[in-house]
Amino acid sequence: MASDAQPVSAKTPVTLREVAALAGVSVATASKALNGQGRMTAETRERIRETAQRLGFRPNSLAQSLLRRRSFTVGLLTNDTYGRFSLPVMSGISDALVDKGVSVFLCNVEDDQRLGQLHVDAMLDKRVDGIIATGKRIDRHLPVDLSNLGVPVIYAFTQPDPGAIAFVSDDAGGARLAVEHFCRLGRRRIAHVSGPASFAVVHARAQAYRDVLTEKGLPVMEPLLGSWSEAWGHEAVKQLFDGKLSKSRGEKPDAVFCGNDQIARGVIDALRERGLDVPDDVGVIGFDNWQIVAEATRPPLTSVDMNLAALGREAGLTLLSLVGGEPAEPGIRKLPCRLVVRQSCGRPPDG
Amino acid sequence: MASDAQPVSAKTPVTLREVAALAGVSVATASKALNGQGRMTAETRERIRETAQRLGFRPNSLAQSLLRRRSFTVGLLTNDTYGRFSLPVMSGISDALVDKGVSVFLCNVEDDQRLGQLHVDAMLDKRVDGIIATGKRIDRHLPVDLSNLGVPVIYAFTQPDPGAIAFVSDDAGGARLAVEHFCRLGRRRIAHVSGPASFAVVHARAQAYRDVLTEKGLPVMEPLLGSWSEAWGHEAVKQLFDGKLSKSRGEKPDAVFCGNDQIARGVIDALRERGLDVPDDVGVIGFDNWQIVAEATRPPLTSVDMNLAALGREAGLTLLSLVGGEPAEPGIRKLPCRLVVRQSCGRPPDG
DNA sequence: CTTGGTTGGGAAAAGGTTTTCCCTTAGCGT
DNA sequence: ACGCTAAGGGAAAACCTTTTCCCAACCAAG
Repeated sequence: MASDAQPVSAKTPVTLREVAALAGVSVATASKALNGQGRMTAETRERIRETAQRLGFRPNSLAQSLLRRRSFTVGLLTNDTYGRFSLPVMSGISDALVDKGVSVFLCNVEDDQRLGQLHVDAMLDKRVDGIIATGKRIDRHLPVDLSNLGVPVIYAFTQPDPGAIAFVSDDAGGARLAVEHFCRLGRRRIAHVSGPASFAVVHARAQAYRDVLTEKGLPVMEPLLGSWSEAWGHEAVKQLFDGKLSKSRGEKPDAVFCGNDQIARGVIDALRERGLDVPDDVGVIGFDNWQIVAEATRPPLTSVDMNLAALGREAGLTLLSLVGGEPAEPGIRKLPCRLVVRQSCGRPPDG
Repeated sequence: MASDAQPVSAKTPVTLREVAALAGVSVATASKALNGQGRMTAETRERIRETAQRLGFRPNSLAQSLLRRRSFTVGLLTNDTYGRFSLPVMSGISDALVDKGVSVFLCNVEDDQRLGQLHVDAMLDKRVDGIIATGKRIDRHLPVDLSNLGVPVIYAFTQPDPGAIAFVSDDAGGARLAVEHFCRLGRRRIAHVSGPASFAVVHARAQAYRDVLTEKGLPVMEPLLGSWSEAWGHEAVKQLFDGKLSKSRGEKPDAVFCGNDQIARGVIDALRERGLDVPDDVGVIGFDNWQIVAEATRPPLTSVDMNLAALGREAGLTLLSLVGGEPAEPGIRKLPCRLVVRQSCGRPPDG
């Protein structure tokens, strides 16, 4: 009498019709019994439930979707093959949705128009309830037009169409976090080394950097823009500590706020090579909190985390509410970053 | 007469019934016209086609799936949140399948039983045609039981159930590639620094390392096992070049084959710090070909690439043939690695 | 003029579930 | 005994497409 026995894994799925037949009722009654609808004796309901359980009945989602015009499926478009940024976003989305019974189609479109159209068509054919677009850059479009597809669209960490809903990280806020942290620790000459000027985030972060220093009455050094690489971190240290930049002012930086963790890694290595101690002589903060890099630097790197998984969760939940018919304001929502403190900044002067 | 006009993007998808009505035929005829089935005048067929085109008709996949008992959908299970290994596999799978009209459900199960079951149930309910399991380690199971689910299952880069079909990288072959490359370049004292002994691949690669050296009649140094980190790379260099290990033999290594790129990075940095030139004094080869690391080392790192995207493609195509009813031998298929040559090994002695 | 074949197209079932509406029966009051 | 209500359950339509089978009309041959 193993009522909790594993239902035998059917080679061919068992249908409601079979359950109904075995329980001696019609499919209509069976359906109502299992969904808690309709009126029937508690006894009948229980018998049907038990039969379904015993047979391992699971309703065919396709049939349900067809009827309800709702597939409990969303499409996730990304062009980030490498996935450093979109993967956390994606797993945040997936986690938020799986609990609601919603599955996610993974659509990697690279930067290929044809591939993008292919995926969008496939998703639409499969009647996804909505689409989330994500990418590797906040300021670049995916190679597809998602406007007026007939399903709700949410943008996460990628450039939205005008009038759409988008979630992005608050880069300016993140930069403030970093610079203010330096200020609290008593650093006075804070430099900023970042990526290429072609990235919107570079300007957002640089402006926040300037703003904070101005507010605090500290000297603003012109941000050094280069590439997102370690090599540029090395080079930037050379410019900061050799060049006329510092000569003319007579003082060297005691802190460097870097545009990403790779630059920070290069900066830290370059500083050590010239005999400067991190954090005693110079504090360093990175951006992205790319764990594997941040923890491999010596000392481990304090870095700004964009909370991408949380961003993905928000995006997923918002899409769901849109699918549910609830209205939502179009616009760009900036989600706060957080500072992950490790050992590259030192402690406050006194403690 | 814009015959190539964009079909107006319908808020509510247009059905075959509407196409048929507008073309003045029955749905049966309309269906046959669009699918190239049945008999009718070329004129009728064309009229229907044109009507469908004009209305932007796209068949409802859910209805098709219900009828055909085939959803053109597969589930992709992974426990690799960070995605360094599974992301290439995943995008290989996705690329291989999108051209066949098959979409992929992304299911991130972490190492959580409950989450795994949730995803598997959802996939089964949605009548996936098959499942691909992938992970971050070849020698670890996902936290779910995929045996006898009623749909074909393929394992890619994760530990398979017995009797299943699996694709994994040929780690031994990859290691041979690296060591033989060193031999060809005239290196004589080749060391091996790898990860923890708890990883199966560590042993596979170490054994291949020993085999090649034995074949060539070169001295075999006992592999140094540690962690997968840069720090361990540093430490290993200390052991190799300071310890009694080398003292007792009187000679230092002129090549180091590393178990992954992070170790290699640590080794290269440590060598440079002790004034040894890479590649002139010591050649270094890594494993994984993690581009962002391999290209950030100075000099850029030669590394073994596991061809994970290709592995994903193979897995996807094999799953499809299984779904199509073609038989396939159970067992583990090892796919070859390839050596990506950069500058950390130098050139052959003479050219 | 009948027979047989061909051609163009339609009716209906199938796939699995949900939901609306209806029917039967029992219980109750008078 | 009659009428009414409520309870328990079923029939059928709906979702959308594909496919099998069938019908009507037309033509040619006998």
